[in-house]
Amino acid sequence: MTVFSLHINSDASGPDPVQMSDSRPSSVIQEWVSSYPGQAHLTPVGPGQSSAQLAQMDVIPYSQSQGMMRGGGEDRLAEQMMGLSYLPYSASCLGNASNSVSSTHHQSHGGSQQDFSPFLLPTLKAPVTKRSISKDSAEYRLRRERNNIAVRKSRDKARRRILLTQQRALQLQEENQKLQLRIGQLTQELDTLKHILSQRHLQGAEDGAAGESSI
Amino acid sequence: MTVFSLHINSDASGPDPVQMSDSRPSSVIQEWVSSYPGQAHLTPVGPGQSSAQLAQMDVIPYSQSQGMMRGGGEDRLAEQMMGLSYLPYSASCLGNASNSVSSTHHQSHGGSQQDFSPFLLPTLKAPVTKRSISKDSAEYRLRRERNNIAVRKSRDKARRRILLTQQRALQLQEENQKLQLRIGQLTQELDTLKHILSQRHLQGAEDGAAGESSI
DNA sequence: TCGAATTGCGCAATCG
DNA sequence: GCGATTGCGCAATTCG
Repeated sequence: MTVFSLHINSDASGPDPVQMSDSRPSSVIQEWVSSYPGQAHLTPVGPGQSSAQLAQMDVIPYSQSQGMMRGGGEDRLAEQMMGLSYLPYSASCLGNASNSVSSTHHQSHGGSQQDFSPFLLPTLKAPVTKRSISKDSAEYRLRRERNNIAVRKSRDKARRRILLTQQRALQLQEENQKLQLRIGQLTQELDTLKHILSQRHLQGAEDGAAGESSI
Repeated sequence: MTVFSLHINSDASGPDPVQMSDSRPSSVIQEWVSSYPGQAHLTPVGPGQSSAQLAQMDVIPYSQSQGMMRGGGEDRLAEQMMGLSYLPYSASCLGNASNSVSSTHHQSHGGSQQDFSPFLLPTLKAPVTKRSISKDSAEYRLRRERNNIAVRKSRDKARRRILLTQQRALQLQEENQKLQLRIGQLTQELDTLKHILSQRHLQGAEDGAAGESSI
């Protein structure tokens, strides 16, 4: 046997100013966009200056934003929804379907998840009994190996995607700073011109008044 | 052998543009910043309008941006550096240390990684031999369970972090659009004023010339 | 229906 | 020593 003591420990545990002119296609974003096979929009901002490509998509995969789950985790849905995922499993709702794989389990170091499978769930125990696939069969190994490769590939992709998103965020942030600065400059310039113009206007009014009085 | 068919589907489709015109403290970013324990800079943009908090950090964890690796993966470093990670392992460099755990491996559905462990690596075989920890020992299970909880917690955290980064990128993107628009407006207004001013200037020059000639 | 792609999970090695 | 990370393989599911 084995003892399971479930603990519930919840310890808390540059460059220069601006000067604009920079309006390239934004290398990082290019990659970022291409990293999303789903959709991909490189909508030109409009007539004026182009800039951070508006890629209207994100927060896509992850199976509808963390909705259901499938593998081992059984019914922690409610928890997932909330903020307290982790924490020991209920220790009672471990489906552990173990699709009737005959298996001579000649494993050596790999996992050995939980275990108590022969017990629990007297109901719907071996309802499906998918083709009992021997874990020794060459086919099984072939499938496993292929899946392992796919998994590595998928995770690699995910990592790159995450990295790109981070870089993109950083880039957008920088661009934002520049734009803010630019706005500041324009605003100031505008204020100056408005002031000048108001002065001229007053001047013109005085001149006009003088002219009228001289008639 | 296994065949790798890499698909490159890049269809498109996208939501609608944007509109709005706000410039709040950016709720998402607030969270995003707090999700990075490392540093956290909420540098106020300056005198003018505040906006996207400049959080100078990102692309941090992930062990120095995918540097070394530790667990099972042996020496696929070169590959990691390049773009072709996945692909079947050399099938020969599988350390499979299997820390001399006695274990009666009473697993049932859990993993059973690879297997061929007794073979390979005649060198540095049992150099360390850490305290042979029985996989049955209560202590072992205790450690495992605690680690499992930590793992779930950590992954949950990572997921939230990723989500926040995505939302942050999206938000920055929207803000960028608005700023671009604002710049367009200011620029146009400025052009108008400049034009008016140049007209006045000409007018003034003519008046001046007329005045002189009348003397 | 099948194979690749995702994703949650537990394990083990490390890191901090 | 202990929790936090992270790569890995497994199995269940989803996707195309």
